[in-house]
Amino acid sequence: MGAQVDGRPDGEPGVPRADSAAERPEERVGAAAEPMQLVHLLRGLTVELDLFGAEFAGRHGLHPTDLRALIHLLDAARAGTVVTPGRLGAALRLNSAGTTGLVDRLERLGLIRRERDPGDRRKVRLLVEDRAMELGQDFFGGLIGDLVAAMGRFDAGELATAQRFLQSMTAVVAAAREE
Amino acid sequence: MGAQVDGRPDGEPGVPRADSAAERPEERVGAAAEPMQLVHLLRGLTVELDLFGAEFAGRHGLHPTDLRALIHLLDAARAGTVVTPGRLGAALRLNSAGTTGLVDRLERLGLIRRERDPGDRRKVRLLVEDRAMELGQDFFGGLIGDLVAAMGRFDAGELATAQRFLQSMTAVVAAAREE
DNA sequence: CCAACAATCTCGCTGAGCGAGAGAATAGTC
DNA sequence: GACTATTCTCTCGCTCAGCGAGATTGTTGG
Repeated sequence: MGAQVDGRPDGEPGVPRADSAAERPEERVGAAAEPMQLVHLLRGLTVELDLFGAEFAGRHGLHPTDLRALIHLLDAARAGTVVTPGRLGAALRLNSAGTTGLVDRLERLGLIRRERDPGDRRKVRLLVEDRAMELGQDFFGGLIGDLVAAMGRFDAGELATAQRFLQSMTAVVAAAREE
Repeated sequence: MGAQVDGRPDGEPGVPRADSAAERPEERVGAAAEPMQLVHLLRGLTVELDLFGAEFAGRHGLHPTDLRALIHLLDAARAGTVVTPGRLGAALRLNSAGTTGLVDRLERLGLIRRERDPGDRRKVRLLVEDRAMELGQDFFGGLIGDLVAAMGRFDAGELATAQRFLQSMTAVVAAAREE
């Protein structure tokens, strides 16, 4: 689904193409990576990943928000950081009422457990249950295996380039969100 | 999902990683980009793009679904294909009731217009208003400009590699959704 | 001890999206 | 031609995620 992103007549970003070489498709056969094509590819990829997540969530009786929360919780668990409802809500851009609802839901599903923080008893720690780990494994496991396998068809230099590219794009999007 | 750019969502359950060595500006030579790092980069990028979209939507009184619908409609408009409520709903995975609600909303916002299909009078054509184009431009315009500018720091060969990489990853995710 | 602040939760509400099904138009069959 | 099946959209009633406002409980600094 979806390929084009801008509502314009023809793939013109709102900016003069600063890019020189990549613009002449006729030269360099096979290496004609149009910037706009790449933009659309990026978007297409995120759409696919989004849909993948949404479908997984639906299959397991979760809402998209629940899945995002699960991801956040698993990340934090691996990093060894403590997650409280406040932090979780901030990460997902929910207000406190919505966050309480979310946490209730996850607890009811047996994915997490609430535990009062002994140090500051206003706080609540969200502890991930094994069941959540398994769910995360189900979700990512297969896909990650496939992704990594597909990466095997690129050599080290190419992967390094891809990495730099993705880092660069991520930074741009993150920066754009700041304003 | 590491809402905050800092918070490095790191790692997947049960997958080993060996970070450190992952630092390498110039490619070639042994140092391979860690596949897992790339997986996380991909995920991080989609998270950023998602948040970017959600924040834009909120700022304009739209719901995430509305924005997705808008993108789909603009894509179709550019491609010259006709969009009906049925097609739109299928693309966004909404049932017919939800789709009607969505279309009502978009119409109320002045972004689209309903028009009976003269050929098959059961169908309704969704026509994009100029206002929607402008909104799309607002949304993507700046970001696309920034992305393209950032791509200017890569040479043609690198962009070609990035393109192949993204195509490959997209194919994997799309395939995973099939099962 | 008493404000001021912080973290979470409760209450009431709005509205997106669902299931079921009602119309309305078309396509196929006798 | 009527008769049934199918397709497309919309209506109705409902559930529940998430919001705003504020209550509750815990902490901290004067």
